[in-house]
Amino acid sequence: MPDTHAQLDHAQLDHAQLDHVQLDHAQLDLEHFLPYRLSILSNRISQIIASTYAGRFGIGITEWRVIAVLGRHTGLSANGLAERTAMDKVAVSRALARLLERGLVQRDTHGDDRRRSVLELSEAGYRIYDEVVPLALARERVLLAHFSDDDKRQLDALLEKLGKGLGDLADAADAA
Amino acid sequence: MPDTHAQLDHAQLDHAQLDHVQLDHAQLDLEHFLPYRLSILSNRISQIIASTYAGRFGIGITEWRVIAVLGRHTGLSANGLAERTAMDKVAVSRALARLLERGLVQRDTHGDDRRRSVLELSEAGYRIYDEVVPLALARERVLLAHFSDDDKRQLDALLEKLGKGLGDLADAADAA
DNA sequence: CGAATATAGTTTCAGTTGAAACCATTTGCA
DNA sequence: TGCAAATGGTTTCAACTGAAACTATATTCG
Repeated sequence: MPDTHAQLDHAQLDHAQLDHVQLDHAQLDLEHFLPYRLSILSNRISQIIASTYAGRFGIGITEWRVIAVLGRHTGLSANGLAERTAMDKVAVSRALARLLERGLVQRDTHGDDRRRSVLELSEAGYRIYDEVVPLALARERVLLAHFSDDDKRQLDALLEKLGKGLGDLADAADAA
Repeated sequence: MPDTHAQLDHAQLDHAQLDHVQLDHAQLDLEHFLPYRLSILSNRISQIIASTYAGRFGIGITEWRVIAVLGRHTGLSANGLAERTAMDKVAVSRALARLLERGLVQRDTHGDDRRRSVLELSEAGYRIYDEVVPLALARERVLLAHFSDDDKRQLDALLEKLGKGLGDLADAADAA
């Protein structure tokens, strides 16, 4: 099987001032290393999307995630939020503190279990949600503007597959 | 054209306890929102890859990136590193400080321009590089274990295309 | 030439983050 | 019942981060 690494993206060697290869050492080109590529791409995208609501609405990525999830799944607990936002509970707790202070989220205590909170967007929270969602979707549409339906299906499938690989990876890492 | 958003990944609705849809509000499912999916995926992968060298070698992601690039392109300046690692110059400066202190990197001053540094891995630096690179590549291989050559080509092409879309996105964001 | 501007890189400061400790409540079970 | 362990959530502390200020050198151009 050909080297997986070498397969990915030889395209952007264009600008490389030909560095002499160090034959006596291991070899890895960061620009062709999938985890690195993904990281750069994803961070840049998040960055730009975040700028959509950061300035105008004064909310950061974590707050936005909480709002987005609460707009869709109302009545969740902080823990439920943590699961659905892929944030840890500390981050959720802090995002909630900010949102509560600004009156964008309403918190009640669960009747049967008084440790648990029951969270809901306030009127003001929904107003932001209803404004940000179309903007976010519009940005996603721009990002995918040149994607055919087939491209989108492929992308979906490949990301799904990467998710699977991630599971294997986690196992491999645990083992080591 | 069908909604781009709805197209991506309906697969993981499996576990959803059917929340009642809020018909009077905007709608976005974070789990199907590409920027979010990418971010989660990428962060988890980075996390795991980082654990490969964090514990064993006591280096973080930023240091690793610097080592990786210096192992390949020797004699770069700090600025050159910043470009090739997609880190800002502050982050590079700090990573270098740690690496210099640990004797993993050697720094000289450029003859013609004494502001500029000329950076190189030390012997010890190369030893780490030579140990980490195969590990990192092995992890990448696990991640892509179930990918056919065709899958890999597709992934490469799609990431490339996303990069293009990112350009559009940046323009759109600037305009707004 | 020499003052203004630009560039390479570091430091400072304030805000953010995650891990671990912590408090309150609930659950499991002897 | 009542005590140990588990769970939901917050706080603390130390490390990390980015923006802006800063130092030192180099370049531009009147």
